[in-house]
Amino acid sequence: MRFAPFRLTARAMSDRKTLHAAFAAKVDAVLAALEAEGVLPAGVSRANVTVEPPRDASHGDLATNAAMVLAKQAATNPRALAERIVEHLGRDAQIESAGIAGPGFINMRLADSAWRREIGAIAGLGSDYGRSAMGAGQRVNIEYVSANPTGPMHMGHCRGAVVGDALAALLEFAGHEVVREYYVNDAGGQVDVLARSAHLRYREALGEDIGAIPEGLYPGDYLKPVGEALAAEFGDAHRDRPEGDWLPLFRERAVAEMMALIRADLALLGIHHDVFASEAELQRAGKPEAAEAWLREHDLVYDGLLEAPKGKTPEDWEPVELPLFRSTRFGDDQDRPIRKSDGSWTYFGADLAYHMQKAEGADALIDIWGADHAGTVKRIKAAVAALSEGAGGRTIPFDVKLVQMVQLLRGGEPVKMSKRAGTFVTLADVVREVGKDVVRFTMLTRKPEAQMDFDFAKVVEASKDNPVFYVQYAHARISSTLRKGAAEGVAPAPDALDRLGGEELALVKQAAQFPRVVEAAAQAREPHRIAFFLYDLAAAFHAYWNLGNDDPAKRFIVAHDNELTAARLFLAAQIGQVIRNGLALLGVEAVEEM
RNA sequence: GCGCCCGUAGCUCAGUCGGAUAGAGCAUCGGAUUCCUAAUCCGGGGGCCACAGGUUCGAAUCCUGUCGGGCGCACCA
Repeated sequence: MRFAPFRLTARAMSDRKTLHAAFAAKVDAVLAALEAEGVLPAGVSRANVTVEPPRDASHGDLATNAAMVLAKQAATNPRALAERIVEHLGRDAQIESAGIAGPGFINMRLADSAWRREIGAIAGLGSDYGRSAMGAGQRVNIEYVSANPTGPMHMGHCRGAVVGDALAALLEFAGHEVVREYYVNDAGGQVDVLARSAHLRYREALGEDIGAIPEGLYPGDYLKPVGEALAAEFGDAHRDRPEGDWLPLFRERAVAEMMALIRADLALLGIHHDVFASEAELQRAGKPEAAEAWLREHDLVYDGLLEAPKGKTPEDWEPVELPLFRSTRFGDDQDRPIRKSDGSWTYFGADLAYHMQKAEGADALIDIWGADHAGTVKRIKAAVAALSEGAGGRTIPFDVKLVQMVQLLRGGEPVKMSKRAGTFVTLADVVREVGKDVVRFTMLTRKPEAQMDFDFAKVVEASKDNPVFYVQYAHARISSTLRKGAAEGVAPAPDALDRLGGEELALVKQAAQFPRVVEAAAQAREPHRIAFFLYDLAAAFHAYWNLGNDDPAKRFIVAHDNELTAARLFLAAQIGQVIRNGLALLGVEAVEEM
């Protein structure tokens, strides 16, 4: 069952009461009362009733569509039903006013005391403010990055890495048990090429003049240290031996070195996986065979002729008989081979087994892939659907998030990259140039399925067009204000929160959205919503701050009024707390000063 | 040819399960600094939500088609 935050479900009611959930509960209680009075028919479905902030803040703090949704079932018109609901809501001391608007919306304005209480709630929960129990008991496996272990990370991998990592943190914060996983493709032809490239560098390290790197081998300098390490360890023992003698060994060593490189690159971004799953190990353990046997048993794999790709048949097309997975049964365009004609596993065959393995230890799976793999989504979804079907009806929710390409620009001009010449832009270069926080935040300021430009000239601009500085600046200002307050001998204190008025409470209203933004973002699996929330919160903070420019009485630190200063500093501290909590989900540092 | 993603202000993008007068930043024009950081704020102008149908109390949002951009389409990974 998918969980919809702030719908009036039993689930939402049982959650810890955030301010919004508490008021959703009040509305539900009113509807229950009306049902008892006979105004609403017994057992009416309230599933479509929402309680949420209206888009236009001038309408109030919360709005519900209850009257519009339920009018038909109550055999009345929306406005008449709304009047009955408003009548009940008006009796609640926490609701200052409730009114009917438009086609039957009910707008509520909450009492100031409710918002003041929320400031205390933030303080009480601290770094747990916004944490949700929504995913309690749910084990989610999220696989991201999974770059081939044939070289350092380049910018093409970056977006998926950041999105995956932020999503993992988000789901964890929303109560899920999260496993961060990296699938190491150390069994295909590419790692053989890597091993040969390493062998060449090994001969070079032994003093041989290897000349230009031949076509088909990896030319990058990053393999030189690998060759040197191999030379240091083995001397010339493997120099003149036939390939078959050294290939497995060199492959293993080179892959290990590449993974060390990749882990170091990921660490630069603050990314750490829990599990590195090796395709080679998976195969040694016989997992693909087991998957194949199971699938054959259920008539989901058969030996058949591989069809030509849809719409275009290559000149040299020859039909071959291969073990095929019936992915068409689950919506794919054609059945897909799990073994090659030499009997070895296709990428898909091994990947299928890998997903089976992941599904054993998780209630839900998420893959983050680059958009260039879009063509293979259907088959892997088909595979997981098949496993679900066979797993005794336990369906395994499975999302493949496609992350679109990032175009690198410098001052509006595309950055030229050539893999063959080895001139791709590495992730490490970019992080070194613009910093981790800029890379991470920028990658999260667009929904992942939209294409994106990354312009070096723009993202390092500390002033304009750059949300990360904007948000960090808000936090830095808060920190500096608290420092200044301390220097003047005033500590933040909640004793006189009743002296905070509408302008301060507007800030609280913004911050109080955080718990529901977390749940909505987690449910939609869209970490970018956190970034946009932080931007809005920072904007509200900066706006409030600038009131003090015109009117010194509106500054956080008010001369000769320690009571008010303490209350405002307390507010500032809690806004800072919410910003920190949000930035933590994005993996961006909340700086104390800039 | 087929599949997937995208199309919202001059530019880059948000837009909650279908909800009220579609929002922000940049750019542009006009303002604010003896002040806790102006790396900020306030205001003006700027929209056939690609186009055409459909679904309904209501559509940027859902459905169908068209156009435009991107990605992919063999036993590669």
